[in-house]
Amino acid sequence: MKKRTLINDVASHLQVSIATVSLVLNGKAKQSRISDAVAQRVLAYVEEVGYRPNQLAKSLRTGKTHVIGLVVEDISNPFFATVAWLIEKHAFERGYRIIYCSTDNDPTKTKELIAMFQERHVDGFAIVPSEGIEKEVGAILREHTPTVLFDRHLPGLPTNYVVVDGAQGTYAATEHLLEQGYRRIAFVTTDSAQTQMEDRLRGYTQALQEQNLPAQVKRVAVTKETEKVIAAIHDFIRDEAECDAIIFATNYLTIYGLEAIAQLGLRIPTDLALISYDDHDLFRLYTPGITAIAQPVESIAQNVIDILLEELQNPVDPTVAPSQQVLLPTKLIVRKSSIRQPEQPTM
Amino acid sequence: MKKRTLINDVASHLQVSIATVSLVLNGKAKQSRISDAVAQRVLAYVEEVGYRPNQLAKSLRTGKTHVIGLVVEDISNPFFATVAWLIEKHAFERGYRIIYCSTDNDPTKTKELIAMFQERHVDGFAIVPSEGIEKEVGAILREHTPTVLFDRHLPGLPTNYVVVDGAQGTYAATEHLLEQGYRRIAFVTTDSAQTQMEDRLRGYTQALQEQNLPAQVKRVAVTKETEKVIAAIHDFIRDEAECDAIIFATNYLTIYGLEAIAQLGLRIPTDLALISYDDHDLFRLYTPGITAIAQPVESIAQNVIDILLEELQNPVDPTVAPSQQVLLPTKLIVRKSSIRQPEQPTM
DNA sequence: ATGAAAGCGCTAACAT
DNA sequence: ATGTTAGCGCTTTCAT
Repeated sequence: MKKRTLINDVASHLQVSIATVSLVLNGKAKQSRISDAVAQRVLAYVEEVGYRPNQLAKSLRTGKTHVIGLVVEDISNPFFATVAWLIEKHAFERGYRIIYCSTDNDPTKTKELIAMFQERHVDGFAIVPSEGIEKEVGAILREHTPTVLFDRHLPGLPTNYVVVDGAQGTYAATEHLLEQGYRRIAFVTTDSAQTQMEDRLRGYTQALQEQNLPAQVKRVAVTKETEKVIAAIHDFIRDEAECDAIIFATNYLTIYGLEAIAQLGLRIPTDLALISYDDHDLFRLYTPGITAIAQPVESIAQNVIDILLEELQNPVDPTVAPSQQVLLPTKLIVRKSSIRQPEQPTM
Repeated sequence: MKKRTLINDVASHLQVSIATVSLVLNGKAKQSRISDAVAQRVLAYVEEVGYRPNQLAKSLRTGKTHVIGLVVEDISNPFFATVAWLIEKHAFERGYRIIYCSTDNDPTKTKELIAMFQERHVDGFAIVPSEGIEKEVGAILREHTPTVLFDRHLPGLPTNYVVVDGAQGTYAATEHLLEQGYRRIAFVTTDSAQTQMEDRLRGYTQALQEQNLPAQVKRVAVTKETEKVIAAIHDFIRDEAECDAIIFATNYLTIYGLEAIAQLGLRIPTDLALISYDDHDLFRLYTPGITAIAQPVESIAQNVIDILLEELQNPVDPTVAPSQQVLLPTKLIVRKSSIRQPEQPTM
């Protein structure tokens, strides 16, 4: 009933050896000088009965699974969802499968996931590293498993990585606000020291410094409790911030910020201008539209998979080969939330 | 360098046979009457060197992978993302891993994914079935692979499934609108004949019928081209609909609808009241808040995994065992979009 | 109580 | 040109 066809069945039916079947199936017929006639018969019969080699056995034998482990921060965040989907698409076209998991930025969970992927014998890794996992990533590298970090990287480690020039992004956004006449620009970010967050902060402070304007930075602790994050932003805007514009360092901070601003009854951009680092469907849809620093998702995915597959297909001595590091530009998408309105009477 | 510890290394170091090590590791020490002393030494040494059995070899030998294939429509839709995450969490706690993929409602892709999961020898399936895959699902069942469908089901097949009572949901939503005084209520749904969509439509028509009010149903073709869907809804509202309220049959239809309504410059709920089947973060955040028929995601996930693990752990003769079918209630979350406003002068 | 050995299904070096 | 066969690392029966 559950009898799957085995390579043995194919071979014995065709009166050839299993080696012949295996070689034909793996495209090594020519180099093993198997006659075209036999090769054709094998292919035809395999097609006919729908024989599929057992991947488990194949992997055990070859040591290759053709699976890439994709470790992202949060697969339900549209940014990661999109990049993951694109990576999956490109990988699929080139014969690789993806298995993915979310770390929720939790180092312990990240370590478990990496261990789990190693147990599953993934051929390579694409990782959005949470903080404090240098040791685990280092261990992967030492095993020579091809690996690419993206979105952020681990400064101490000589790894491949693909990141976005966040500093340039926030610099441009700050300049845009300055051009619009905003002078008191605040920056709301997370309490994490991840490289990409520091980059984003740096672009902002630099742009202000060049104009001798003061920076106002709020670091919000990101927890699972949405309400607390919203409250923190709410209180910052109400009590601390003396500002006419805010740049949020991630799309979800912006979303929380929108909620806080709605609670405070402030109008965008009349009372407060807004720019989000990282775009989101919602920002297009929101009234007014929210200006965003968009990341090149397609390009990120393409670079990650290219580097990974190159290493997978041409294993080089990693003690010699330099790692590849890619820095991609952002694009400012200007919507109404950052455009200064003509003076309106306060009602 | 890449030398992983093998069961052989453990056995020879301890001067026992690999069988002993294997038995101890699989908790069969007692029943094989292995002395506690030996068992302890094995455990201690395994811990010390961090030996992890090769899952590939183990799976090849046992025929079990402890992996469940999760096939959803679109993992970036918050509904599916949440359910997938919950299923993953519960499965993990019980020793199972999840691999997931999105079908985009494409039957061809769905078939490929199912085939791929079978190649990976998943122990069980949780599937959100797209239309026209009765044959494939039938084949899975015939192989006795434990399977649960959810969100919708395939009417012809005697499978386990976990679905939501959409008819009750839209019925309650329609009643709510009627109570608010809306009389011309339209229903925007997709062009698909999937069971859950038909259920949702049924609740709406029934509620109207009971009041002898006419139904206005618009079936929109869902394509990847967002703009077209928005345009279709836009044109419906502008040209066809003679309505003062709309129920959208999915959360993404609502989002497209919001965009169309914004383009038309209509005010919610003054010009048009709105209810969405399936909730979304955005609906909480939007001004005004969008009333939604919320699905019990936690309960869906719990039921799916419970049924699946039960079958996985107590294999029963499927020709005898009846399949399990679960129907869960929805909950109407009333926000401003469906609350009638006091009469306002048209400016 | 413990060990030897037969596979799980496949690949690929080596024979013929 | 094609067949034989030794593993990949593990589980489990059977013999001791």
